[in-house]
Amino acid sequence: MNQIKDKRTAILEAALKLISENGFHGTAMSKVAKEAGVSAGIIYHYFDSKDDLIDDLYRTVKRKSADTVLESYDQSRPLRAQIRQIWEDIFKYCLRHPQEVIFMEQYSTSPYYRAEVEADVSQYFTPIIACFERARQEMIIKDLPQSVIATLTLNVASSLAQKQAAGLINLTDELVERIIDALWEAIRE
Amino acid sequence: MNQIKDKRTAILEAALKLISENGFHGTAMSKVAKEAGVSAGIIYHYFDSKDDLIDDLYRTVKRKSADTVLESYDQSRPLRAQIRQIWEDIFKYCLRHPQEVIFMEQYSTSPYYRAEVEADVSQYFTPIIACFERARQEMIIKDLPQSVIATLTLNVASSLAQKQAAGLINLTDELVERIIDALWEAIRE
DNA sequence: TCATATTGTACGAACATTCAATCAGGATAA
DNA sequence: TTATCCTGATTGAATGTTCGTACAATATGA
Repeated sequence: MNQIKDKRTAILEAALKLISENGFHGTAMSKVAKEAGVSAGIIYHYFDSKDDLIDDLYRTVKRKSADTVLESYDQSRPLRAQIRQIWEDIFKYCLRHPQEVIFMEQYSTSPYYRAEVEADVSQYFTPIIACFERARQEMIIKDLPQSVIATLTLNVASSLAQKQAAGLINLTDELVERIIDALWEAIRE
Repeated sequence: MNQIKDKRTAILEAALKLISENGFHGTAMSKVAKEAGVSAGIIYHYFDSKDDLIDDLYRTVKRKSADTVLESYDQSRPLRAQIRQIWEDIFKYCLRHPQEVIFMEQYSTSPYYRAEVEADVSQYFTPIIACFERARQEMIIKDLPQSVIATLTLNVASSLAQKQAAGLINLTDELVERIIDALWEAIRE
């Protein structure tokens, strides 16, 4: 039972590493097996197909990122502090997990993308969306569509994290703070 | 001579359409040929390889997008108006050319990405970068790194355009104006 | 002894690329 | 004008490789 978990996890981790480095096309199942230290055939014991493996990986990565951000989410604080905390955690997560960021970005612009899967995983972020919705209702932030708010949070953070990973920028804690200040100015009412 | 241009262009256009719809992996050279109405072999008369074709397509698309934005760029206007005009044009371009946006996004997170190519094409946008740099020096906008400013312009616009193309949002002219207002609040000093 | 886990090989499909053969049409010579 | 030649354009089948997946065989452990 523990073996199952370990080997399955090893396969997912190997896939994440290789896909983030070489893309979907550049990542053969045989290479995933080699990286994970298992035989080629065993992958099909745990996953139906390459599509299924990638679906699972996407759900897993999204789940983990949501859990990390929600871990320090404290609904009792003032809304403005909640939003800033969410942003900080998203930035922190993206900067610490470049492989995940690159993979998620690749997934969402690839043929592996399935709206059904996206609909599922977006539910992980329900509390965050609810937080912004509350702020909107209380007229603390501008009356902009959720997707615009999401772009200014998730997409900006992941774009910057990718640039950091590529060495195009050096995102210090202080700079991240200033970016969050700027984003707050953007959405505050 | 004219034939050469036409067939080459047809191949590039076919590649753009198919790659934006099916990704790099899902786009076989034979399919590009079929879509372009030419034989499979002729592609190698105009391009060295699939890599070379994709490089060329990326440069072409970037060039076109830069030209479109720079067309209505008027250096004599006040800096704030210049920046708003640039944003408007970028949004307009992204919303009108979803295939190009999706392709560019895919390219930059794919194994086809080459820093050397990116360095080349980024020069097309020199006047735009200079505009923001001037605004920064005159302390009209915040003292943030170029890459952060770029993220808040190009990346936000292209992310939103992708969501629009996917039907997740309806970006009316009025909404785009409000987003630009918000972005301006983010970067203004 | 039986179910599950694991291996490594093998198969068929898809793919990028090559190439010998053909075509088109302009230049040249008679 | 007509015939000949030549060069680049174009074709489509062939090639060699890679890949996803299936599977028969073996190991493991309860």
